[in-house]
Amino acid sequence: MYKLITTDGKAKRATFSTPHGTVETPVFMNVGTVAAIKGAVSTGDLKEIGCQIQLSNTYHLHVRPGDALVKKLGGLHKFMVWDRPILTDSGGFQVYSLASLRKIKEEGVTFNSHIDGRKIFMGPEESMQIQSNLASTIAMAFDECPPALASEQYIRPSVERTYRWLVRCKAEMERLNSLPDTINKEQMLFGINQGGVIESIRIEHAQMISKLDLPGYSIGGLAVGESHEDMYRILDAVVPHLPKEKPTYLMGVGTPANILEAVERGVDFFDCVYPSRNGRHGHVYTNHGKLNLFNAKYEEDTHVIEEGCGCPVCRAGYTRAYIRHLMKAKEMLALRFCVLHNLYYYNNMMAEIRQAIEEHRFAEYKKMRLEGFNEGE
RNA sequence: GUGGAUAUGGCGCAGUUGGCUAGCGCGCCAGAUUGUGGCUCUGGAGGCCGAGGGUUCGAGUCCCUCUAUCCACC
Repeated sequence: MYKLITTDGKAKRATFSTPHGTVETPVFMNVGTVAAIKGAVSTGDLKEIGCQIQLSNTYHLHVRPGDALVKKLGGLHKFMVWDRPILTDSGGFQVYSLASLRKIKEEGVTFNSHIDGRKIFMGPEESMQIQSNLASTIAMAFDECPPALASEQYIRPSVERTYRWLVRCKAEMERLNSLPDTINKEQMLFGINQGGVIESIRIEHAQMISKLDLPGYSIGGLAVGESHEDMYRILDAVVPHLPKEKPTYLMGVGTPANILEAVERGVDFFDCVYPSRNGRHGHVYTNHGKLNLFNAKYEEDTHVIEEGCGCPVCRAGYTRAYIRHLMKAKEMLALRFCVLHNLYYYNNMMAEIRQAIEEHRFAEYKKMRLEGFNEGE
């Protein structure tokens, strides 16, 4: 259940309670696509750095190790030793990201597995069945995420189909939740708004899906190549048309600046590969911009990534020079350090955002943060 | 000491019967990355082609001398 604590402008401070515990929002969900946070980060590490909820992926887990196996082993929570909420993405994004390997029809999508090339069919029912087997806390609707540059002629029928798929997802989930051998009989379904960067389609679709009375709604199809201006314009347009008494989740976003802008527009949930992927590439976040630890200028830099940072890496005193060396030497430890720091950075920023909203000084906080990012180092 | 082979950016190599600003991989220096393939992509810097002489309109490519390294045999 979503419970609003307070607002500051359009920014919302709330809690979202689930069978796996309560999430304080706005929140960043750490991305663990294959039931693993890439970079040798354990679920124990996640707790240490303040992660409240994490995300895994339907398509990827279906391909390997297989959702039937995960179910047999007691579900995702037991499998990866994580007792807090898990949100599973539906596989809809893979309709977009694995575009070269798939074919879309009304019934669903046929993929060629990126692992071994074998043919996989996934439609709304299959996606719900897989997510039910995984027994995640929140299941995402199976949607199509059209490319940013798609034309209105492409987007309109795509969005209409995504709506029909959502209706099918809801019916299938209700059926699955009532089966005796379902692990998580309280699994929740979040709907996904689409419509590219066309405001009228976005709003119309938001109004339609809102009527389905789902426990949460997300905004998909952004941060797929459009400009930041387009992203913020669509958020301005569509967030007011999603239920205020439900959480709003902006999928796949984004940079710290993106998140601040979206929180200001009323978004509660975020996820993004940036902190982990950038960490793996030696890019680390600070309050004064992003650092690329591969850069030669850090060769003799004996500072920690950021003075005063509470992450395990900075607290232990590992220097930029040392982490740069580990990066250059392709040591796993380097990835781990950078990913841990970045995940802490994101989760910590969300905690600061929540506090700022509670104290009704979010605008001031956001301004301070954005100015810091622009300073660089 | 004798015979053979090789010398091209930091390293490993391509360079066609001599032909226009000498390429490639790795490394190096930067940049991209938004519901994740630790991948990938995009730029950039860096070479008097071992040294000296010769043939030629023109030599990294051919000839001579020297030097260095490697391999065989003494």
